[in-house]
Amino acid sequence: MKFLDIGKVAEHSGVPPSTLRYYEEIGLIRSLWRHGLRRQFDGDVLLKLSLISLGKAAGFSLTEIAGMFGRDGRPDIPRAQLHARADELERQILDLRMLRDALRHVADCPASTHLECPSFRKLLKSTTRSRAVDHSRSHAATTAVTRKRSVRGPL
Amino acid sequence: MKFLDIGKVAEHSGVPPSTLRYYEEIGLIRSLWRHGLRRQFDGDVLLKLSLISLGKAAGFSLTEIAGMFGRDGRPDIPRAQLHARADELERQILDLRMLRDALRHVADCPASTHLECPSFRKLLKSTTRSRAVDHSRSHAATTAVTRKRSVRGPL
DNA sequence: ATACGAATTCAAGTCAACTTGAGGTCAAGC
DNA sequence: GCTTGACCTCAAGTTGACTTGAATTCGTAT
Repeated sequence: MKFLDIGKVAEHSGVPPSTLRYYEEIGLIRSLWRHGLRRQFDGDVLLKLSLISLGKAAGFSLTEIAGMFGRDGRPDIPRAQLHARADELERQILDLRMLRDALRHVADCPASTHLECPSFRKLLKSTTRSRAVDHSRSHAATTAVTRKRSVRGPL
Repeated sequence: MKFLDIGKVAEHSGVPPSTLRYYEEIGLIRSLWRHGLRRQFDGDVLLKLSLISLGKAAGFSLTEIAGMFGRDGRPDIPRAQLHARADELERQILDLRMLRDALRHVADCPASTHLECPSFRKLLKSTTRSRAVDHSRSHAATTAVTRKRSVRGPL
């Protein structure tokens, strides 16, 4: 009864069966056994899917998320690494906040075109500066957020 | 007058030539004319690339960004759209914060039973709630714009 | 016993945003 | 006038995260 087959997992998590199979295929989740052909999942998988969803929303790739779990399936990373990741997130949060504020300012700016708005120019300059000359392929820290939008906006 | 060929644009903007050609192909930027085979760009393009970079950082797709320029090629961003994006950023910030907290919790929690730890569950639950139902898979409507090679963007 | 529906596999397709590579062109410098 | 090197085109490949479809196999309810 505590064992769910894929349809139930999909129903409760909102993650479609195809995706669940895919996740299992890449080792992100796993089923306990088969009942006939059917995968039987432990209820725990729902929690794990929440965690995965969270990670995705935060801009991590599935590979990165997978790296946050040990082979036993439980979150298992050296504490220092976890904290480092958290620090990294903190930096991203700051960046996003700046961007958010800038967008709002531009949205409310009375200048007729954005190019004439001084703060828009300033914003352009700062964003240009902040990610200029990045031929050092600087990695997850800067790309995680930009990489993929977690939810398609209505625009 | 400064007319740049693609190498110079790449050098000043940090955007590789292949990408610049791609952007031109999809109508996101444009060159003024050819000198022999070579594209000649107006210096303006650098500003535009900053704008594009900004848009990307804010999570807009290239198609969306292209839609932000009027027929004259000048930025014309609907303010409501900017606010909407700022709202989305705000949500993303919340997600990041929760992930950060989750990571810190995992780092500091002495038990190896994170998935059963009440406060961890609570964290997860709150994140799950925040971005609950996502069956907004309206894909056909949004893709109607740019198909294959028929790209003739709004420039 | 049979039908039904829910699940299965596996290959292939999709989408965005590029990159890569092969082979060709051209203007400028020596 | 020949070489060089920056540029060109066009097709195809890449990556990540899935989805789709056809053919098939179960378990359960009638």
